[in-house]
Amino acid sequence: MPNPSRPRKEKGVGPARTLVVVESPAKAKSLSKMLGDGFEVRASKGHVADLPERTLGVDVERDFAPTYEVKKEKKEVVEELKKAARGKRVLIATDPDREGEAIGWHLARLLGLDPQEPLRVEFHEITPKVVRQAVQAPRPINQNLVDAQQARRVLDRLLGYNLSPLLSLEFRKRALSAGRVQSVALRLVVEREEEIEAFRPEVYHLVLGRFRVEGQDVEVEARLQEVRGQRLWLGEGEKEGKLHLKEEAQVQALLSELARASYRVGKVEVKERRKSPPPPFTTSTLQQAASSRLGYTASRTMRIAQRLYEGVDLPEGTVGLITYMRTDSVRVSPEAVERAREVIGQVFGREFLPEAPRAYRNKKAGVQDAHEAIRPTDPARTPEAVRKYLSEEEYRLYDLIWRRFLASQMKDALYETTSALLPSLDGAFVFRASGSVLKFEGYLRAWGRGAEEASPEEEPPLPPLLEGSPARLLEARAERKTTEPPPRYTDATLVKTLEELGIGRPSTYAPTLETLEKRAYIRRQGRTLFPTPLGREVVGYLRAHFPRVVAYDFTAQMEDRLDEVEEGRAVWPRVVWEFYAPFLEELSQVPKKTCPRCGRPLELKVSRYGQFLGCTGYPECTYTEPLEKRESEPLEEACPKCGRPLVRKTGRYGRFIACSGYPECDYTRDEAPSTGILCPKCKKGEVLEKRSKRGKPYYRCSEKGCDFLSFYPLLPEACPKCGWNLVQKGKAKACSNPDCPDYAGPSRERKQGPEKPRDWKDLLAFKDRLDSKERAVLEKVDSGSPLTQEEEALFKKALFKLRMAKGRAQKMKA
DNA sequence: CAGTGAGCGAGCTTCCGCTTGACTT
Repeated sequence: MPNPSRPRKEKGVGPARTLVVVESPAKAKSLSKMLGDGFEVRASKGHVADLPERTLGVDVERDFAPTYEVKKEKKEVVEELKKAARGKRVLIATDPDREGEAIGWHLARLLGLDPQEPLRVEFHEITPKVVRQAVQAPRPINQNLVDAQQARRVLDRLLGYNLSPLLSLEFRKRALSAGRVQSVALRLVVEREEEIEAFRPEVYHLVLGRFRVEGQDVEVEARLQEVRGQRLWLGEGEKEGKLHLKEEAQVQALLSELARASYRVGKVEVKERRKSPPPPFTTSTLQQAASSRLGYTASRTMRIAQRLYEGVDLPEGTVGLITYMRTDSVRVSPEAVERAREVIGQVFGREFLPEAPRAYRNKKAGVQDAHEAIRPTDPARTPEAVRKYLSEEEYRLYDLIWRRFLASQMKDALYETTSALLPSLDGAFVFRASGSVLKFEGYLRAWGRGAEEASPEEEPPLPPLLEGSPARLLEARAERKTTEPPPRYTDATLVKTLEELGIGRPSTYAPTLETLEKRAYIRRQGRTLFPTPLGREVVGYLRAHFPRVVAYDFTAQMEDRLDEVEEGRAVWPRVVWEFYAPFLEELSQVPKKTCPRCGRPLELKVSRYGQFLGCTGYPECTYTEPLEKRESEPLEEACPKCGRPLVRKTGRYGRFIACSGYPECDYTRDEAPSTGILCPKCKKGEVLEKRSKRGKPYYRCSEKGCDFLSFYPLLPEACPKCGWNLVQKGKAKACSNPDCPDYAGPSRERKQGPEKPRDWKDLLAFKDRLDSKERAVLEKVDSGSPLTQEEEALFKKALFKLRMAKGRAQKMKA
């Protein structure tokens, strides 16, 4: 309870006496305006402390005691916060949820404050009134929330850092990963693929009839619904007890039976159907709609939304166009609703306005509700009004958000649906006709009808039919259909499923998809997500050895226990142990790769050259093998140098052909296809068509010593001026000879420009980063003596190191 | 644009969740 007897006025007292720390800089800015003098508002920019990256950072033996350190990229932020806190009262106003509480706890410790003191404030809304009230009512840090966060964090670390190296070891591939969230997301994609592969399409038939209703002079289309009391099976749902029209002959027999029967209009039903608008956007539903309506990936959507949130340059200044974009809440501030209602009245008309505002509540468990729904900060700023200040993609996303929000405060759409039964007189057959008319557009006026919510309401209208009128079947026909396998996931459907399973958070949906793609577990084709063979193998392995971790309800079970920690009914290390103990058991059951020399298990190790497999008996046993073995493919051809067979190998820069006698014989040749044209420069080799890293073709001589190079395809024709081959440069022809006036370019300077002056002297300040060999090379260059090839390479490397060091130093200064 | 390979190696890639920024080699 705030204390009203002593209202704190800090206005006009000169320098700020209170430091308020929030998470987002944009929030800091708007808060600063509201609080005015006496307050300084700064942002932590998210978490500032975390477990160390390079080590586990969890003492499993001692109640999972975590080791925290200031995050590398947050050192500066923390230093500045410390400085700003000096001599001030500090209020911690991080987001009002589990993670926010933990951020606040870390901040308090780092700023030397006692978390038991009243220093924590909560804003559920950023309006002057609410904010000023909140500032008056600080409370201590809620340790239960912090502990729940610690349990979550530690468990994720234990799973991720144990599983990931195991995968690398098993699949002999570097930088593989697994985790509570990503592995279940991957499992969904993989198992959908398995369902599709296992799917056997089934044939079924629809039967349609065109009727003439006597006395009314109308025709209607109807679908056969029932045969002798038995419903038709139409590719979906329970098959039991239904008539499955599978065989062609069966259908033909039925059609002729139908033709012989007489019909009448049976029961006619007119119903009104209402459709309510969808709630305003959360992160997940925004990503879904942007994916299905605009074709944007989850990441792209978030990138654009971030820009709209941070602010766009309008004539009146920089304005944040939308509220915070990482939220799981559909709650909206009453002020915004009021504003939306005004705008709806003006833009769409008063008839679209419900009498009372619509209220949205979060029904699902686990919603943390720290932010509002995603909405325009000011609905009066129509997409058209701001269009010319936005990029095309910004405009389209803002338009989507604006429409969704206004729609959420508009009236229901109203349909009138009519259906009529058309039974045969003997009751053996029942057809059904239906139609639907949109009577009132309602919210659809703003939101429209996307492909994703194509509804059965959309049917041509049915003429008014009188019950009892005789009807004549003019024509009956069958349509052959087959059942379809379930569709592969898209960003939209995968994010939706993850959210339904309670897996991941608004800030992680997009990054999770990116991780799966980066690890080559999945790939995209258009909007569709496919698992790769690697992704399928990884899921297979995890399912076999760690079924609990990749269970679809693992996160939900964890969250249930975290809730108890938050309520003070469970202690966090115990909760971690509950999940960790069975995981350890599974871990111990995994078959190990063993050392061929001593039989002890192999493990994943890392050197400065990268990851490799090594014996756990090191240093007694020094057995190692490389992680990723490169295959070489034998060829029929013999080496022209020594006669041994040639092989195709893969190097750092792609495939090439080499002698199997390496290293005794060092013959190599490019694999590139020949154009069949003799090299105009050396007249010995043939011109090869090679490809750059970006896949652009270029042309080079097959002879090792020849430096002939062309960026355009060679023609058989000779240049009349110099005799070299001409090249096709677009539509024109030019010469392949750099010394010929008709040379095709690029410019000669680029090919053999003067050597760049080596102005590296200013880098010498960082000489201490180099080893003695590298320093020696620098001196040699300085003395002007020529370098061997080896030294040249060393020199380049040294310069690179120096530049990096300089860059780092400058960054530190800034 | 070029080069590339095997072998060496004994440390610095991995998790989820919260936020925003970013020297060209």
